[in-house]
Amino acid sequence: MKIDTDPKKIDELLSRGTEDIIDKDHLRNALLSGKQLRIKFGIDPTGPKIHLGRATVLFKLRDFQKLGHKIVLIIGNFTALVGDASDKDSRRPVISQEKIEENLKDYLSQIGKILKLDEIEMHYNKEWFGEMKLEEILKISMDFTAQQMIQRRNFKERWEEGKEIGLHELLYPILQGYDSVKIKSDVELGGFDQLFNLKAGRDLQRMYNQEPQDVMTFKMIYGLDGRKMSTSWGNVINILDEPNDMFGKLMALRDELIMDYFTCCTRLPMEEINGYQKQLNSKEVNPKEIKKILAKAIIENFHPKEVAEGAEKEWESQFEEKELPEKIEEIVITDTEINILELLIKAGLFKSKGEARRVIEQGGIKIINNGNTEIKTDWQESVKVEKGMIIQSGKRFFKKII
RNA sequence: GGGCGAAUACCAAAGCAGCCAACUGGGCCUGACUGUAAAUCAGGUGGCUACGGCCUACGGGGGUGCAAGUCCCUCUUCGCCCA
Repeated sequence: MKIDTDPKKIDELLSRGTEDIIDKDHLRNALLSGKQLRIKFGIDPTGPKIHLGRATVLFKLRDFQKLGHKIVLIIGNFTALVGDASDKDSRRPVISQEKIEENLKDYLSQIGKILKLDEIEMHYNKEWFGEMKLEEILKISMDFTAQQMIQRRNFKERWEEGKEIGLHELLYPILQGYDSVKIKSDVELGGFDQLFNLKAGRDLQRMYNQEPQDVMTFKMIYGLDGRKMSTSWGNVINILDEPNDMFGKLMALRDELIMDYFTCCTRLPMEEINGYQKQLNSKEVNPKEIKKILAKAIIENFHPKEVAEGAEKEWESQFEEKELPEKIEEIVITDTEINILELLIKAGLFKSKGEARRVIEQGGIKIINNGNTEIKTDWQESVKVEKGMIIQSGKRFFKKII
């Protein structure tokens, strides 16, 4: 494959959404040289769902791939036994091999949305760690000191708080670094919290008389509400989310984050993005319009253009023109007349009558029938059930009776 | 191995015998205002109910007492300290 050495593209590759690059000049020259570089990316097959925050690295990998470089994926089926502490403040449970396989399959189907899988080289690091001799392990550990490891923020905090740190956990950065030696990587990418591990790779490569890899880390993007993106917070956009859902979530994004998302999660030209920034600053444009462009651009990472446009139309009709959503979940109710609380429960909108009752009292329940909308306020009332009737709870939940 | 302390709803965290379905904050839900943004404001946040109440809940089990998150015993888990 031919290597693209267009300096403009290379400079963008180096600057867009990146946090730290070591050693930047070296990497730039390497990219310009026309040599195919080996780009290492390690995954720890633990969490199956990839969200946009994790995807920023993948977009960058795609950039490398587009220039013709080789992505080398390391599946940490051995290191998973250790558990990286970079993003944790406590020990991680050990996962079974079967679970790892399962997660991996899931993982690949997701990154396949962004990367060309057939051009990727893959390794399991058990290939080399599985048969490594203790002697070798000692040898690679020698260049590191306990102090160095303890210096790491997460270890340090745990140390100071008196929380336990497994001895094996200290080995993690070294193991990750050794992967770089085995696959002779030229560049390794990782999250902003990975810097230490990535640098360990450089040290080890030197030890094995290899040229140290360059290292690239990324800006963290925040979740929809401005907090750290985390599945347990529910503020994530998963790359497998339905386009309509994704569009809606992106429209609810905090304004301050628009630019970060443009930069890190789309590949619209930077000139275009800077134009949006100006428009936002000038206050002449409703930020909503800019967000629509953003939402479409992000969806196009994963779906054809028409799908993204469809999602936009759907959103506009539902939320700007207050039309009903195109797809409403349908339910069957056999009663002809039924107490409203029972109806709401049968429709699956609420788990308990008390909850349903509260929302009714607060004016959150609407019944739409033949174009007439009625807000229900009396929870003792009975309703005549008619086909085609739509029940709306709050702003977002709809059910249609058939 | 020895000593000490903690465990409360989705999370954090009050309560230390009756006024406790349990303060407060976050989250979440509803409404107002909006750009389904943020911020703000108001309300809500165990279940059932004939709307009078009833039932289930404060790590598990047992006890004292008219009455127990609240006291006692025991078990489990977690944390701290000493060896």
